[in-house]
This record gives sequence, C-alpha cells and structure tokens, in this order.
Amino acid sequence: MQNMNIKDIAKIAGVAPSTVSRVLNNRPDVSERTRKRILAIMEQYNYIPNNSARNLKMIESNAIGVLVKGIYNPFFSKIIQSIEEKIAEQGYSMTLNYNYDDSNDIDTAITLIKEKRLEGLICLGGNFEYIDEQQILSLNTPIVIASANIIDQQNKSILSSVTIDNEKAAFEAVDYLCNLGHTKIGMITTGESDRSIGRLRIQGYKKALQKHHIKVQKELMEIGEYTFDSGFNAMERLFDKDLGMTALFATSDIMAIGAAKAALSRGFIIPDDISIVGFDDIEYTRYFHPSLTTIKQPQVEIGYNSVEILFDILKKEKEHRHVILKTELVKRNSCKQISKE
Amino acid sequence: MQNMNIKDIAKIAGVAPSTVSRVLNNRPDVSERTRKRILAIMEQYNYIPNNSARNLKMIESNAIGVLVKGIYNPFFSKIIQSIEEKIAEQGYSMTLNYNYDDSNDIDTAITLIKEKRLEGLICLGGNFEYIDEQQILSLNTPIVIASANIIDQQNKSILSSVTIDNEKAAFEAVDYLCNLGHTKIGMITTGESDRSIGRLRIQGYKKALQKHHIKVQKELMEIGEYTFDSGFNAMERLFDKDLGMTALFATSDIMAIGAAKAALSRGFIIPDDISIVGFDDIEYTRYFHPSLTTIKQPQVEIGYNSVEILFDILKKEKEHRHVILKTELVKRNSCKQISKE
DNA sequence: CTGAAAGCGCTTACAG
DNA sequence: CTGAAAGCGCTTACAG
Repeated sequence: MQNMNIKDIAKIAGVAPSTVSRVLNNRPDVSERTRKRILAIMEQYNYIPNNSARNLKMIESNAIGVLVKGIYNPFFSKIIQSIEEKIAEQGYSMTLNYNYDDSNDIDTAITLIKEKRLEGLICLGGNFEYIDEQQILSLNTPIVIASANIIDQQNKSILSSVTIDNEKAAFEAVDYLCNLGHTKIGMITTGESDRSIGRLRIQGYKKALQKHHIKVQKELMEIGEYTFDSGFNAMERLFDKDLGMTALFATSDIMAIGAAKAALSRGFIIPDDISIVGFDDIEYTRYFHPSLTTIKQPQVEIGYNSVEILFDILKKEKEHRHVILKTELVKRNSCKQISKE
Repeated sequence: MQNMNIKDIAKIAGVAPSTVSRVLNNRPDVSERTRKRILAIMEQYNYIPNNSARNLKMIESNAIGVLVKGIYNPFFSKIIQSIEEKIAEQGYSMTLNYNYDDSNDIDTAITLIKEKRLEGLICLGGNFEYIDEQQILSLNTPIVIASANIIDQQNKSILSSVTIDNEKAAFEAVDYLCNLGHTKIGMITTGESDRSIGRLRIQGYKKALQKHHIKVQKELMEIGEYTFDSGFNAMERLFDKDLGMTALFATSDIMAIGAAKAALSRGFIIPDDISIVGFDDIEYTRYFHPSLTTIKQPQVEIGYNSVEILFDILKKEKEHRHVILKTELVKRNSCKQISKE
C-alpha cells in the first residue's frame, strides 16, 4: 500500500486511531496484547508516521535545533558530535541546519524555531551582535550562542552564550612567540565577518607585543577568511613585504595551514625559518607536518555546556547564563626559540 | 503576540485565511492591493508559516533530501554544495541529513522520505547492497545513490546511481607507481563497511601489480577506516613489518595523510624515501606538504549528475539510470621515480 | 479576485 | 484499557 496512515493501521488492527497513536508514543495505557498486535501490523506494512502531522499537533516537538554557520567546518564538527550525544541522553532529537555565509543569522534562527517548533536552539558561529530583543523574547524559546560574535553590552537575559576569552587566548599565543625571542610577528586574522571575535584577538596580539615592548606594525597584519587558500595568499603577501618576519599567528588553523604551506613552498623550514601558531586545534594540525602549535578551543566542552544551559533553562527554568571556557596553548613542532637580536 | 497563525493574519487584514495562504504561496490570483496589505501585516507581526502544517497539506513538498553517511566528511562537502546549487536552480529546497556510521542506510532513507514527504533523495555514501526492492518501489520516490556501495547484480530500474570506476581508478594509481619503478607497493584500504567499493579498489591494485609482473603480497595490505589516525596506524604497521616498501596507495586522502604523517614522523622524506598516492582529491591534499598525488573524484560532477538524474525522473518521467564518472590521476609532489632493481 | 468548507495525519483531553 | 471527537495550521478545489 502506497502510504499508510494511522487510520489504515487502526482499521487493519480493528482498533481506533487513538489506540494506534498510543502505541506510537509508547504510552503505558495500552494492553500488551493490543500493543503487540499493532506493532506487528506496523512492521508488516512498513508504517512510518508522518512527522509533519505529529509536529503540528504536539506542543512539544522534543527537538533541539543546531544552526551551524557555513557548511563544512572541521572545527564545528566535533562540537556538533558532542551536542548530539548530550541531546540524545535527554531523550530529545537534534535537527542540524546549516546557514550560509551571507544570510542573517538571527533571522534564520528565528525562522527555524518557528518553522520546526523547536524547543531550543544552539547556534554555532555566526553574528549575533545586532538583534531585536523583543523578537527573541516573544519566541519564548531558549537560544544558546556558541563560538559566535556577540556584543558585550547586550542584554544578558535574552540569550545564553558559550565562548572563550578570545583576547586572552590570542595574548597567550603571541606572548609565547615573544618569549621565544620573536619580535617580527605576523598576524593573519579574519575581517569584517567576524567583527567582535576578530577585534578581541587583535587586541590580544597587540597587548602581548606591548608587554614585550615591541611596536605594533600594521604591515605585519593581514586579513584572511576561513580557507586554506586565504591563509596561503595572506602569507604570500606578508613574505613579499620582506619585513624580516620570523613568526606568525593565524587566528584559525585552516589559515595557519595555508600559511604554513606558503612558507614550505618557498623552501622555508618550519620552525627553523619561521614559527607558526594557529587557533582552534582541529585534528588536521596534528597530521600536518610539522605538527602545528595552536590554541586549543575545548570543543567537547563547548558542546556539553551549550546543551547543559539549554536544558537548565528548559527543565529547571533557570535564567540565561554566559559561560567562558578556558583555552590552552598546545605546543607542537611549529615554533622555535630564536636568539634575541 | 506569541505565535501568529494564518487566521490571525487574516482577521487583522480583514480577509479570509485562504487569501492569506495565496499570498504566502505567491499565487497570481490576489489583487495587488490586498497582497501588499497582507504582506505588510505579516512583516509587522513577524509571521512565519508553520512548516509542518504546510507539509501536511501539500502533496508536493518541493523538497529533495540529501542523506550523507557519517558526519563531517570533507570529500562530501563539496558534492553537497554542488547539489544544493542545482536543486535551488529548480526552485526546490534541499534538506540535509546525516546518517550515523552504524545505522542501516536504506532504512534511514525510507524513513526520511516518508517523514518529510520528500520528492526525491540523494544518498551520499553508505551501503545499499541489500535492499528490499518492493519497499523502494512502493515509495514511488526516486532515489539516487552517489559514491556508495551498490551491488552490480542489483535491479537497475529501482534506483539510480552515480559512481566512478573504482577498479580502474585504483589500477591507474598503482600502475603509475609501478611505472615509476616501484615494486614494493603497500596499500591501505577500508574494510567491511565499504565492501563493494573496497573490493573493487583492491582488484585494481592487484591487476596493476599483475600487469607489471609483481607478486601480490598480502603483508603489504592493511585495513583502515576513514580517519587520519587509522591511516597513521596502518602505516606504522606496514613500516614495522620491514618489507622494503617504497610506495603506498591509500584509498582515501584522509588515510593517505595519516600515513604520510607516519612516514614523516619517522624521518622519512616523501617522495625520496617513500611515494604516496591518495584517493578523492580533497582540498587538504594540496595544502599538505609535500602536496599529495591522488586520484581525483569529480566532486562537482557527482553532485550535478545526481540532481540531473533526479529531476529527469521527477519531471520528464524518465527511467532510472546509472552514470559512471571519470576519475583522474592528479600528479603532485608525493611520488618519485626510483631505479628498478 | 475572494471566501467557506473540507481535509492532510496525527494527538489529546474527555468519556466510559 | 479503549473510542469518538475536536483541532493543530495550513492548502485546495469549488463557488461565486
């Protein structure tokens, strides 16, 4: 039969549709005999309930949405996995959605919640600096923003967030390079699309240089985006300026690898000729050769915390909160001490 | 207002719900005045239609599903992008779903189609060797299997497929290595999860060796899975056997990179000490150092062809077909001629 | 160009 | 433990 519905099953089983529905939802108030019979019939006819109809009726969709900025980002994939795991533990399902680079993140988030009747949403990446508070409030659905741009002055009770201390992380990376004796330290960072995060990391870079009494040189800073290619090209530009750069800090591993490839392609040796520190700690940094020193973002914890906050709000009716997770400098083989001049 | 519905909007606009619905669906039979007024009200109240209700009513969901095996696979991501693009061109929407490694692919596919009322489904990766033909037929929804395991003897009129000639591709890779003078050529391939594809690539490996009168040595073959780590470990095992291996063919770039890292970590130089050929041509291979020689799978074409077949069946009521796309050996810097002994 | 009515496939009180 | 009925928010013929 083409597409069975609950009525068809009920008819075959000789019961009312409501009884079939009870079986479908694992309700206890069905006799074992009836349940088994109905289950067998469903199996036999390969019956699969129509999700749309269910969602339409059910106030509780038991679904948590995850909205990911940009397709294919190895940094997010581990976070997503940890989110999925925790959501499943709570008996909820996760629906994963990707948001293209040029779309408005908060609008997409709101649409998603309404369309799919989500009970909560976690946003991975994206820009949430300018939001309509009333709009979010009227949704009455908790949203957790993770690893994304949010503005500091924002009303803290509207959204939750899970972030890292971007300024401090960047500071540590550059401070480390300074301590190794580097004074000409290049930086490849992301531009406009990443306003607040980018700004904070640049702050950290500058502060570390200041601590070591090194003048900030604008020419040592290049803008890239989240691709190998862009890291490669930015590094080429830096080399071409011939500034005597001995170290580089890139604000994503993907860009760091692109930059490292540019260096290696020119015949430079890493770390002998140039030291490189990345950001994120994606798996590839361990398999690139030489293995890349990087700032580790606690991906699993970012996922766990996001889900925890969501369910705290959902079940215990707690308030929104804002978690800042620790990063860690992971020293591998792309940095080297140089003699101070 | 909490969650507006079509009735609310209709009431405010002083029209019938059906008129609002017409505006929502861009039907031509609404006066411009009415349309504008309703649009303005929707905007003002931030109305977003409930997808579930729409899907429930509409026979045509205008949605094509893409079911991807395993989360986060850089090889698939480019295919997905090309699929999205083509689907959008047809005025359809794409819904992306990930299928975990241990779940039954065809069951998931069927469930997805029924639940979401999909008009077509493209499966990327996965195992479709054993399927219930009646079940698929009764769905009456075209399915295209791309880059996945399908069995040769299968009824060709049930499903479409887009694949490559796995045996020939592997043959070319190994033939190339043989022509460079290598005789001790290791292979790292995927195991059970990938039965038919894996088998074909092993065939290709063996045939190339035979062509060059090289005996197949079982000890030179290792099983891995689709991770850096597994490639790394398999390579370690090969090295530990001390078989005088001078070249390696890995059936995925991810494993090839893991293997390359193992070689570099031992102080070997690629390609001087060992030549490596990967498979897929993911972006990583260009940014690894040295850049990896690999078998390019035409990712964009795989995507385009899958969508094309789907719409041919959907709109022109054509039959299922089976496309085999060409691969290409992309020579980069991980292979070297050695003197024949 | 617009409206009233039926119905998509489910779930959920309410009765019994 | 089971059934009849109402309704979730939409769309779609059918009238007019």
